[in-house]
Amino acid sequence: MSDGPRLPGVEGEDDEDRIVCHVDADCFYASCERLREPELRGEPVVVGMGYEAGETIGAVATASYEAREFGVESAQAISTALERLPRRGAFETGEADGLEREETGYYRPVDMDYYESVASDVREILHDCADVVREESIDEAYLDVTERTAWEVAEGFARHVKDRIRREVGVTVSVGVASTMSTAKIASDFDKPDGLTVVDPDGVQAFLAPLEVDLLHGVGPVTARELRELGLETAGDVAETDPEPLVERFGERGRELYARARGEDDRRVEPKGDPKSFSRESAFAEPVDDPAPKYDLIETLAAAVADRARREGALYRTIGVKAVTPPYDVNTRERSLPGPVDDPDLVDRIARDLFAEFDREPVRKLGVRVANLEFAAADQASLESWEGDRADENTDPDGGSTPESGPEPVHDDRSAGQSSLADFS
DNA sequence: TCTGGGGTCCTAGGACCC
DNA sequence: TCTGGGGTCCTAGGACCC
Repeated sequence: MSDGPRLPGVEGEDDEDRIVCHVDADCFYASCERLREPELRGEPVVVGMGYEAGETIGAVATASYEAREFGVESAQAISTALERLPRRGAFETGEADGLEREETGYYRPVDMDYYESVASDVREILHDCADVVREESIDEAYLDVTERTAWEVAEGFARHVKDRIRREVGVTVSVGVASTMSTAKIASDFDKPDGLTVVDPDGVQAFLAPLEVDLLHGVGPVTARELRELGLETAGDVAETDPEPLVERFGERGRELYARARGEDDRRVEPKGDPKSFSRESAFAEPVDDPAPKYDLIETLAAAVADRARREGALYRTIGVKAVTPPYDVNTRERSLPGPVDDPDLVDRIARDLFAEFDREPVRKLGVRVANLEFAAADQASLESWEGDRADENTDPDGGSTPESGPEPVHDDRSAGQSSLADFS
């Protein structure tokens, strides 16, 4: 089987030997709420964003498994969730008669600061259990545990990680263990919640083959439908098909899809790098025509984004806006500057300017974004990022000559200072 | 599914350069 | 000047993920 050209010496060939854990917290936000409000245990819990208590605009961020029984799902409109699972409060005040207690649930607003604090406790344990940790999101991480365990005892190792998190933090996680990131990810999902699935290297094909295509990472509703139209229902179908039509239809993603379906994945677990963009967005309760409130919102969002970038020590070279118009058309506009800046007023001015073409259209949602980020090395905040991790990423025996090819010395001329604003008002 | 917020990556066309 | 080829950057949109 001669698939794509293999780059000489870039990636190690000993991938079979990796042992990767994917750790995924179960309905994390809901678990956090239960941590500080134990009465919620065993009850349906819905955590939602973007709504004030009593209002119904917004969406479900996380639903506990009990709430899912009622058809509440994440990303669902709060109004839909409330239809399927009324508030417990409505039962207690007798507002909704004929309602059984068991048919109601608890609703809580998102409290990221709190979830972040719980997540950092989990992270501490993960770093204690692995040499390399990639924190994929607030509730999800990959661990390279090759040096910490062996296939024969991998299950016990993973159980130990789970137990520690449960005992020391009080939330449950699901863990998948496999020789690649992509299979480990699928494995952690296989037996949720509180799951543990080990796919040893010999069992990869057999494990993946029966899974429906949309369980593959990177396959959403659109791709799944197209794959089905091609007669490909399961990962096994994809694994056995001729990859060329996939590549023609889906480009690079097609090639990746084919590889993933076969359990092939070259990626090593590496810590995540710096972010690529920051954005803030906000929806109106209903489409707005009047320009004034839109510009007010742009101003608020621009200030928030600029503030975030400054706090993170990032300069940005691109400023963009997003305007969602009915029915649900997403329009984006962006402008790049000659050089990186940290300039809140400029974010505001450019955002307004880019938005102007939509200011008389009905708008349901607005966003402001900065991208092309550069993290100034001189900043005190960035020191710590060089201490952690990265301890030895070249286990490559013949790599030897450049042991510490650290960051580019950031002395590219144009990154040195703020560019003049004269050229783009 | 009548739709929240914060991200990532890929694609495709056009501008521009050599 | 009817017109090659390669590379990079910019912009807009789309799909996807949590």
